[in-house]
Amino acid sequence: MQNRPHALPAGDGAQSSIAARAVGALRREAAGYLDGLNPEQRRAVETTDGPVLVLAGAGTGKTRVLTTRIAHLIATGRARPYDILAVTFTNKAAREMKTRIGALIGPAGEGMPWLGTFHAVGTKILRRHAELVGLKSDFTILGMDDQLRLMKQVLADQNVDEKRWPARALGHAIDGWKNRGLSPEQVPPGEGSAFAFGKGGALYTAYQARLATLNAVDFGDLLLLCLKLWRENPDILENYQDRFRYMLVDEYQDTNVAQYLWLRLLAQKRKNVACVGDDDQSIYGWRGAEVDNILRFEHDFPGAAVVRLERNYRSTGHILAAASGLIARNESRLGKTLRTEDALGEQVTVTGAWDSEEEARTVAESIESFQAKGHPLSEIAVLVRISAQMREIEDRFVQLGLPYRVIGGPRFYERAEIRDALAYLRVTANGSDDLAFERIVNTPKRGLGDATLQQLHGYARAERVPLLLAARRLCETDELKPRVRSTLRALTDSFARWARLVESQPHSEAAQTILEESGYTEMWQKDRSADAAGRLENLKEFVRSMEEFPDMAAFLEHVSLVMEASEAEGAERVSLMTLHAAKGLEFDTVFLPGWEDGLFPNQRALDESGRAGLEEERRLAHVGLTRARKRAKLSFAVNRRIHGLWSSTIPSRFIDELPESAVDVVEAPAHFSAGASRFDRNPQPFGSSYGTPGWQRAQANTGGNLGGNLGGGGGRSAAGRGFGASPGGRGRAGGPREIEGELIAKSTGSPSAFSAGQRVFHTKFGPGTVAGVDGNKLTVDFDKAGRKMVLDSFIQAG
DNA sequence: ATGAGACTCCAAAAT
DNA sequence: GGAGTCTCAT
Repeated sequence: MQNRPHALPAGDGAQSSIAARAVGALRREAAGYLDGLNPEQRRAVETTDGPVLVLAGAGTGKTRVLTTRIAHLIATGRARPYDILAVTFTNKAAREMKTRIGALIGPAGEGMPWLGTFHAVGTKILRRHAELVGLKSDFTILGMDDQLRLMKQVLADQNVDEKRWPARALGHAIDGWKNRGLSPEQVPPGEGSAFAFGKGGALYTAYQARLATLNAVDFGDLLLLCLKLWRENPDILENYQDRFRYMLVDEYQDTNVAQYLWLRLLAQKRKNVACVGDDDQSIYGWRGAEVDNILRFEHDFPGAAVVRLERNYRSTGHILAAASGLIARNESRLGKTLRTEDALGEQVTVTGAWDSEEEARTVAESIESFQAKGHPLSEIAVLVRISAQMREIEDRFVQLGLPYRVIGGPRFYERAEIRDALAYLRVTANGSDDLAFERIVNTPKRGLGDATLQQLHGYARAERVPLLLAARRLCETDELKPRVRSTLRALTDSFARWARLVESQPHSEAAQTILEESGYTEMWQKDRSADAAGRLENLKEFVRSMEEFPDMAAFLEHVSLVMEASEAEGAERVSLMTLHAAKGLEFDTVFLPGWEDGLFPNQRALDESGRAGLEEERRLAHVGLTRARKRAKLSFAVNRRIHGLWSSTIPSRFIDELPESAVDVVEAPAHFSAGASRFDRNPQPFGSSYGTPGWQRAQANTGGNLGGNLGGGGGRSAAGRGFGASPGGRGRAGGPREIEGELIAKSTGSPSAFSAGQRVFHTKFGPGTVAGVDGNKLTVDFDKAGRKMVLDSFIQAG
């Protein structure tokens, strides 16, 4: 079975000597890129045939191995670019691989048609064989929002109380099944009936039926339908098995069962599959990822070569020691020991704060002092466990005028204005896209409300036609009120006109026209709310980005799979993101706030998955620490707002799991005015939380006593700061934060373009009036947010 | 049909 | 603290 035709062109006797020499030269030159690899990396690259598992610890050159391996396969003539299947999880990773391969072997690496995310590759395959799985090749890929709306409809159809069984939960269940590669018939009966009094399975079936009538798929289907296609059509499967002579998988520890099955089907025949991953960085279990996939690799692919990459090129000794010591507590792991030849560097610092506001302040201020010492902001990141932690930190950044960017926030295509714009284009391109139609019939408001929509639905269902067509036909009858009829007719006529427009005009111009004629752009222009300006910007960017695609169809395809915010790169900004979003990134200095039990490790992870959950949280901590090249700064607060209420917290158990020698317990810098405002909202005395062995050591180091000074306040005593003080014991002091902001924030001295009394607009706080000017720092009375101190660069004239 | 204001339940992570 | 929903008045 293992015949490998023409592995090396140079060995082909029929070739002329000139060609042979040229190939030889190519190989000699190409082989140069092997030089910089360490022995393990080299083995990972050169073990080309048969199954290979590369266990690549954090910072050990994983991407380098992957790209070099591809270059190697091509340069040695084992494969041509289109013979190689390389799958990643994110578009970013795919893009990076493409560029790096290009850099290695030049234009030869271009056009690797099968390098992409699982979903992109799946889509490509499905488009070719759509009929075989009951679709038309122009099927639409639904985003989360469409999916949710579909679920709601299904729930309503089946008379399920949406209060008790929310659409989200159904979505979760169905996603879960799809992640495990289960079609509706394959769902274990017990599980299927767990949802909505036994209706779970039926709902899944109904949902799939709805998708089918809409000629649509969701993300899960992109993989699931490939499985179906291959299982039912062995000839097609074999075709792909032959086509993909070599396969590479990035982040193998994140594959779910469906992806595993997908890969196994493809790899079955040739078994040239190289999986690269790190079991210690598996942090997507909740999304269906199976660490087992990587733990079981050698079992699944007997005779697999296993290569461990343990030499870390990123972090200093102390950071690596901290991360290694922590992860060593996990039981389910293959086991690697990262080592570095770097200096020990700075110890990992641990700092306690009285509450989350103080923690945020400390983080922001120490970033500011790093900046003052000449550290570029782009080399500083703040990594949080949950996105709800971001708000307080952002507030602080805004007040200090520290430029920051949030990474992995709401994706560009998930924003309302982009989804609306897309919906217009989707209906224009495909009049049977009911979900898109529904989304925008009454956006902007046209007076086509629920009642009208019900009517449309009724007709559409009875006549089995799409909503747009139903609308058109209903306008011919007198079933509609005159007013409704004329608006509806105007809308359907517009869509007909726009469809012609797309044919006759460059698609981005057509899109621009559609957004204007529909009144959509105008809707935001009229909107006086804080974020309208930003939304118009996004729309502009949206239209602009279309130019990069040959036609509307190509654009819509791209957009349904990827579409990320295109932010100006390289700007001098602090990065703020969740730990999950941080995977794959690195920074000189990394702040890790919120190391408190319950938050991190997250209580829900513990409740739902027990020890496995704890281990995943620990891996997350390990990921966080290993993002840092030179400095890692942990912190925790003993009081934190959760759901708007203050509660006491205790330091994360992970803190005590760090090796003592790698850690330095640091006091938070002293403050003048800590802001009395926080005490009056603190209903819980400290005594309500349990003591932790974890904290005692750190506390001893700060010279505090049990339950007493938690080291956050520097100069102030615990008692003086209201430890155990009764709620509301102190009056609310008006605006100490602003005073503080003034003390801390530096003015550049350059004169501001704004003057007192002027109306201005802030992207976060909305409209306001300038109360005072100090260089480039303004004091502004915001209409909604009150008086704040902000940098004028965040402000526009209003 | 629409908008304002009250009310509920919530936030874990994302292709 | 905030998004989404609900209710009521216009």
